[in-house]
Amino acid sequence: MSLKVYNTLSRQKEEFKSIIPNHVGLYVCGPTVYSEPHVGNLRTFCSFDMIYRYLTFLGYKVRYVRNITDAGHLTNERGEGVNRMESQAMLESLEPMEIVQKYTVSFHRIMDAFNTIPPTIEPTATGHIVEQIEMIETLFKNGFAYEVDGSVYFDVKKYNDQHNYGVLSGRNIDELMAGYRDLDGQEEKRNSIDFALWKKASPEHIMQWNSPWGKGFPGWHLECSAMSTKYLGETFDIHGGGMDLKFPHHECEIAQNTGSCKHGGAKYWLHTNMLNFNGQKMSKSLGNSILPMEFVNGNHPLLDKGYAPSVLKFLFLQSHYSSELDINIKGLQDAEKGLKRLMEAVDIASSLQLTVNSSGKTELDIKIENIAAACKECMDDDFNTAKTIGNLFELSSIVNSLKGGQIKPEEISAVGLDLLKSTLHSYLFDVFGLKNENAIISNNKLDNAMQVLIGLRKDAKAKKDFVTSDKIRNELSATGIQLKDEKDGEMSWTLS
RNA sequence: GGUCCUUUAGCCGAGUGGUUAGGCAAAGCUCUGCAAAAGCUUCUACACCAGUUCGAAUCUGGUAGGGACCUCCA
Repeated sequence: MSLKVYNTLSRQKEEFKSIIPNHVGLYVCGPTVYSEPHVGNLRTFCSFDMIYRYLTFLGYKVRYVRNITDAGHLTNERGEGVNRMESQAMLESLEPMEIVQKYTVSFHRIMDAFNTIPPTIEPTATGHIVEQIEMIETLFKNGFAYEVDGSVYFDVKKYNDQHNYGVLSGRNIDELMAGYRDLDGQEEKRNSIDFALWKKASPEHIMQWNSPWGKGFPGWHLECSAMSTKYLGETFDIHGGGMDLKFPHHECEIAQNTGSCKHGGAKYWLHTNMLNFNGQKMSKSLGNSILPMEFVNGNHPLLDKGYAPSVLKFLFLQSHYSSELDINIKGLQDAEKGLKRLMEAVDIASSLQLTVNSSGKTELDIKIENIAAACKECMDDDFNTAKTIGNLFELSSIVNSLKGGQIKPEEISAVGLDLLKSTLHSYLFDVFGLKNENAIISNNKLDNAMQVLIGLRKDAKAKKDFVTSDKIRNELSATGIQLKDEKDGEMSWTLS
């Protein structure tokens, strides 16, 4: 079975065929770096990280471009809650690029904490003003741009005469125009649906560049068109982003690309869905907006404690990227337990000492082969991570049964055991990018100390001194270390 | 108001017209000095109304909830 993806452009699942064999061009709309990213954004970036990882897992060489939007949106009234009275002081003391730098660093820290792989190219809008101006000039040449008083607009109506504005979002321009109201400041556009390619800078706009039309800044749809074309070509494979960007942002991108080079950019458009908390959209006005790192440190009134980044990722992965996801404390707690179960299975699998069957393939081997194949089939079906995880839980049951003796060692061959281990490892770590957080904390010195305590408890148990043995177990439990008695009289420990 | 999406057990969530999703919670059993963990078993649902069909969670129509987008800006 080959990879199928849901293409927003065709509104159906399509077989994925890369334009250049074994290579994929992937563009994802990145963050605007004038505030902390939202947890909803985090879900989007984690989803595309999984997609990037899976494509790589399949053997594709992926060029993964994710932009940093750092231009055109900063005025001295923005950011840091600085009011008008202080704006002049801010102008002197705080460069817009300082805000950009601050939140770019913060964004990278978060992406790193959540174990996402950096894109192969991370271009900035301010670094591509020249390319954006060139694209506007091409649009002028092709008759889709017009200038009014230092600003340049895209002529949607004219474009729509030759092409289809609305091809992605399913809107038609007559309805759009009928639905728009006339607002102040819109009269310089020929039609209300036209969008800005270049905006004349007002005096309070700090970031501005010279252009053939005077000082200004690029329209916010333009950077993605310019940079995707520059690094991935006029046609490339996948363009991704959040559902909320479908219109107008992505629609405008297609119009800009088609208007300048007759190609619409991406072949497949993938959109991730929104994230709610306690059934509500997260927003500052509702007071339920939680930052990514607040989930990790638990420093928020709506959270009971901090959750490891992998827990939040695991919760994301248990639903489909294109479904709405509602998260709450119980969901986080459930995900924490489920993830722990899988990670323990990985640890157990790697430490299994079995005298396996050496006379050929067993029934269990075949079952493992089927589960491994099912994992790939699920991922191939538009990245169905939820169903893949279901299969991984089946593998964890096999691991536990091998350890517990419910399945005998001779029921599995070395090949089957290797496949069992490698399947768990590949999907959990390579494709999903999860981490065994407990494994990071534990180290040899701690384990040595634990072996001392385990020795004491074994002695106590041998003397039937259960008061002492329970004391050791209970007091360790209170510090977050769980002792487990194994069948053979041995003891193991985990962080709970 | 317009365009589109969505409604699945106690909770979260996958689901290709006929076959157990999975996790968490709960109950019973096995194991255990007692626990924990693990294994086995049980709880088997598809908003509502109609239609198509031998058969519908899945397809069609309607009703009712929920959501996203719909000037600029993100």
